[in-house]
Amino acid sequence: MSSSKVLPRKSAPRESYHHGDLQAALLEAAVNLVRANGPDHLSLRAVAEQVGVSPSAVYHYFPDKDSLISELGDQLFIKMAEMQAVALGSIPGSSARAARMRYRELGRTYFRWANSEPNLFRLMFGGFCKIEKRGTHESEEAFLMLSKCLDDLLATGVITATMRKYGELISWTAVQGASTLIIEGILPEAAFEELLDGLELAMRGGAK
Amino acid sequence: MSSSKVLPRKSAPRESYHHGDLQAALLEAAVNLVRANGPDHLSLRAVAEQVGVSPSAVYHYFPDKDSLISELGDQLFIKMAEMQAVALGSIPGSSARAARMRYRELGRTYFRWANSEPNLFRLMFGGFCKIEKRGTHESEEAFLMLSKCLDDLLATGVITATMRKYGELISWTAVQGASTLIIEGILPEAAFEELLDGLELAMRGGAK
DNA sequence: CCCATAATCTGAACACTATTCAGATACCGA
DNA sequence: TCGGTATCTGAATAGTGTTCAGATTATGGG
Repeated sequence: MSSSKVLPRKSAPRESYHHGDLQAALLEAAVNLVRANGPDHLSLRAVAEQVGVSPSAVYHYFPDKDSLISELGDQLFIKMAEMQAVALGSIPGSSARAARMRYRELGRTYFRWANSEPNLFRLMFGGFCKIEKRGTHESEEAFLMLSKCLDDLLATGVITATMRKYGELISWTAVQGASTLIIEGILPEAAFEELLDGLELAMRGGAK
Repeated sequence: MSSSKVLPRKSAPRESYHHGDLQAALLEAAVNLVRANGPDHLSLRAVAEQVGVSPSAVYHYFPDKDSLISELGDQLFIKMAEMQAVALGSIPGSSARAARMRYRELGRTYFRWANSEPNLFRLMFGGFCKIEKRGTHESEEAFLMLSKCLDDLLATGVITATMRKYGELISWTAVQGASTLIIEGILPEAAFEELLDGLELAMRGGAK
């Protein structure tokens, strides 16, 4: 089953024998197929056909299918970190209010990504890509943004020093878990904003 | 690649033509294969061969491969809920100390399951099983255990009424997220106990 | 400019997969 | 004992990942 939506071929049969930038084209086709059909149900042949190239051509750029998927995962981690950075940049200012908005928006960006592209989120965190260098690197970048955000909250007196210590850990894991539980249909979508309320309250030491 | 460990055949070629309880045998074989090779990389034929039966026999019990996987997911949710119940039952008493131990043990059971069987955890929460009736039912059961646990914490004065309101949401999502992030190698294993410390602190309103 | 060399891609093949279905087999009730 | 039925097999179809010899095209040195 799995409905296996068929995407229209990307472009007419190319004119030149060589493709130009086949690696990038393959990754882009792959991300579209994963988006539509899920990280399982990805077919190498379908990727090749999308690009208009023979299946074996893929093996000049990736040793095997799992490597393509893994590389795709790395790209997604980078894109996600970029979105986080953009979200932070869109809320300047050093007031307590601005710091709180940044905190919430950071979480929302994480969740919005998961919720709008569940299959890509599953690819990232479903054991498909072996995170060894790049993945962890981008994760550390995201971690640092969150740290800075929490520093601001501490500086403006929104959260307590005691809770600051656990800020990254609790925030990150909760947002990650909520994203999973919501896209898998176990928690309702509305649970996310409620979670943000609870997190903020927890961070400020339970005071109103 | 994917190493695709081959498990030894479960039993010698059976004596009787009919199998007895093929459905259960198939699910058991499948869970072992998923455990070893991951939810993707599961082969129907391998499942059938493990049981010593023809590939087509599977289709008398499951309409297709995805249905088998989905059914498997349901079973895992049940087993997980059972483990939670056992964990709770192993710590009786109505003291604050007992209530705190139950809270932590509930989280540890969740994480221990994920960490000891990452591929089964991925199957449960990686979009492989369409959770429609049973899955959500078992999730609600787990939710109720957590609720009771939090009620005890509130009754014994360990946590504040304000935070009690967000207890299930924060605890569940954080434990879920930590499990994912740790088994995917993004957070170190030690992060889990630290998270429990942070959660307890958060629940009690940030007081030491 | 031309040619050799290297990079790139194809075609066909192999072993494997899910899925279907006509038919063989074994059980069970009458 | 017999007929019917649930159960399982065998073979076939279509699609998969992967390999490799060879065809095609780009590139740099004469």
